[in-house]
Formats: sequence, structure tokens, C-alpha cells
Amino acid sequence: MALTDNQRAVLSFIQHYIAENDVSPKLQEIAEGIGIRSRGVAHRYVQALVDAGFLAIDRGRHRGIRLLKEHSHTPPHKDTMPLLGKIAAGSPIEAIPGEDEINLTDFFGKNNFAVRVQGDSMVDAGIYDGDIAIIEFRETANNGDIVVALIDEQEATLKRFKSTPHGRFIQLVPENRGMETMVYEASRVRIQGVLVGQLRKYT
Amino acid sequence: MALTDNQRAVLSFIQHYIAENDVSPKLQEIAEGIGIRSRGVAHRYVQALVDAGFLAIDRGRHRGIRLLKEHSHTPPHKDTMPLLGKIAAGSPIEAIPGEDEINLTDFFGKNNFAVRVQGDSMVDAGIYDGDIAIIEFRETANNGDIVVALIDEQEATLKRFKSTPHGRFIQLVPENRGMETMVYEASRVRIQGVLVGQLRKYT
DNA sequence: CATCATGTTCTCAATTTGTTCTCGTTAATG
DNA sequence: CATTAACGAGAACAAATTGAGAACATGATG
Repeated sequence: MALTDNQRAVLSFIQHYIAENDVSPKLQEIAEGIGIRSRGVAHRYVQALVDAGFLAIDRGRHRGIRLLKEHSHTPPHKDTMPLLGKIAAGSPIEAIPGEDEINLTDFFGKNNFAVRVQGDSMVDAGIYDGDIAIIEFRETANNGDIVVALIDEQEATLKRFKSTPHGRFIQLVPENRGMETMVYEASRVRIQGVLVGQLRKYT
Repeated sequence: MALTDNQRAVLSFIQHYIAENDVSPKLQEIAEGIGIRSRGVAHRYVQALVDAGFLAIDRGRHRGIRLLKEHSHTPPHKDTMPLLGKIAAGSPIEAIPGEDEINLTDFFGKNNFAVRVQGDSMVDAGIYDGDIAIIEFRETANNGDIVVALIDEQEATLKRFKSTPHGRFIQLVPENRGMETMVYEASRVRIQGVLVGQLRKYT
């Protein structure tokens, strides 16, 4: 039996909600999630999905919806990529399972976030406009690190970090011939993270 | 058995409290922690968590709650990273769950593999020795693509691809002033993949 | 021991949520 | 036109969940 558009929407909403929150949504939330106001209607959809075999419910229980099959549209989402040491000469490349699978957090570490780089101030370090910078949360940096620095609690910028001998001043050095080093009192600069990697995507 | 919203809140509060203070909270503190006033109610939640197997209590003892399983908030293994559009000025950066989580395969695509780049032949394209190149499996390329090419079934190399007008010859162009373009008969060159992205890790 | 703080058990009431209905609207179809 | 299906709103009810606080038992402490 085929599902109606709204039934599919509800199913999808529930799947995403559970993926995100580990618990099922309430009928009220489902209703809002698909843009209606009536709990009763939401219940009707859920019941239809139960009849169709996609869901089960603990009757009466709050948040009592359970997903049944991985009927879902999610093929067991693979999040890794094989890393080949050398491109095998001769034979067509084969991904040897378990060869060495890398993923984002294994490769760069855990306590990180990503930001899209805007501007050309670091081109000479190989960091281009549009690249994604991988930043580790940290509040301190060593001389020579490339950091995300917040200036006057206002402007965030990616620059190479240098501290003057007595630590009174901080230099933020662009890697771009043609741009000039900026110098601030240490109190005006707050380090938000240190560059640990970068991504680039060619389109 | 599934937990109710407040039961989860209490469990989370206890976990955090213990992580912070090394001892379990008293019922009064639990109550305040989740925004209620009644010790009795707090006790009811704790008892429910005991029944569900998350906690144990030394009956009567003050601060007598113990955590059981690492049922806790151990994320199985996170493979994504938050992508921040802009670094929020002012406040410390917070990872907003679901903000925009990227992972390797989402970002670069599916049918890919990774190779460590050896040599400096592409430095002027911003591809450095030691970078990881993300390659999409393909056997054909367009002029201007950066490809992994296998020459004489022997040597694999990363270069920019150009085909001569009639397709008889293939130029493999390094992006490095000081290195020269290589030209081969088309039959000697096999494309193994096209560069779609790259990673760099700073150590 | 005396006292207080804390844990435990209980009842009562309020609120939230799930469930079942009816009603009206719209669109498609014969 | 009559019929049917899908849809949305919302009322009404039952049950789950929640909150307050009294009363008592027991641990902690000087």
C-alpha cells in the first residue's frame, strides 16, 4: 500500500526527529513539523503509518512511537572514505575494505568545528577563499599557530598568531604579500580556536 | 522501557552533577535542578530510573545515588563536525546541534577515495606535498580537470588534464613553474579518477 | 542523646498528551 | 450531481505525566 504525501512527510519527520533527539516526537510536535495545528490529524497519520507497518506505538504512552523497519530512505550511511597509500600501479583501483578508512573526526580530532574561509588573507599559506577551515576549540595559541581570533568581541578573523616578547601585544599576521600585519593589545584579542586542518572542494 | 521527558532530565542532571562534584546530588538539589520544588517528586523520578536500571541507591543514605551503566551520554561515535557560517561575535562559540553537520561523504560525495599527495608538482594549484587528495572514481575527464592518471599501467600521477584537439595525445600539466608538461599518446594514459577535493592537516 | 537534614511514602490535584469523534472543505471521478 | 478519499480543525474524554506537600523514618552530626 502506498503512502500519501503527508504520510511520507510525517514518517520522514519522525525519522529525522528520532535521529536528532533519540526520542520520538509528540503529536503536537509532529503537527507543527508538517505545518498543521491539530493533534488529532497528526494522530491519524501516525495511525496510518502503523497500519502500513512503518511504525508501532505504545498505546497511551507519551512519546510512544517506535520506528519499525529501516524502511527508511537511508542506506546505511557510510561516513568514511578509503585512504590509499599509493595508487596501485597496473590494476584498476579497488577499495580494499578496511584498508584505511578515514572520516572527519578520526582524521582531524574531536573537539573541532568548521568554518568557511572568506577572503584572501591567507593565500600564501595555501588557504583560499571558499575553503573550509577545521578549527580546534582553544583559548590559547602558540607563536606561529594560525588562529581564529575575535577582535574587540566583534570581528572574527583567521590569521597567523604572534605574541610580542612581554605578551602585551598580539600580532595577527596575514599570509598575503600586500596585506599588513595587525597589532593589538592582548586584551582586545580573544582566541577562539586554532587551525588544525582544511578542506577544499572543487566544483 | 522508555523514559519520560523528566526522567531523562533527571538522569542527565545526575550525570552532570556527578561528573562535576564526584558525589551524587541530594533530592532537593535534583528538584531544583529540573525546576521543581518537591523532594517527593524528585524521589519518584529517581525511583523510576532505578527501576529502569540506570541508577542504584543505598537506601536511606544521604547522597546515596550511584550511576550504573555507561548508558550515559556516550555518543557511539560522532563522525560529523558542525559547520558554522560565521563565527558568532561576542559569545563563545557553541556547537548548535543540527546546525549544519558535515561529514566526509556528505561533503565530497560518495564514490570517492583518498590519496596522500607526494611531491610538489601541483603546488601552484594549492596542492602541497602531504595533502590528502579526494578523488572521484572516473575513467574520463574534461579538459582542465585535475586527474589521477596512470601512465603505461605503471606510474600514477596527479596532474591537470588536457586533451589535444583530435584526442590523439594527452597533456599532463603540472602546476609548478619549473616543471614541464608531459605529453603522451592517449592509449598510454588511463584516467583513474578526478580530483574533487582535498584535505590538509596541520600538525 | 538531641537535633536537624535528608530520604521515603503517600495522597491529592493540575496539566499534558494520546485517542476518538464529528464537522466542514477540497479535489477527483463516474 | 452524487460519491469517495484526503485533508484540517477542534471538541471531548481517558490516561499518562507531572507537581505540591504532608507525614514519617532514618542517617548525619555535635
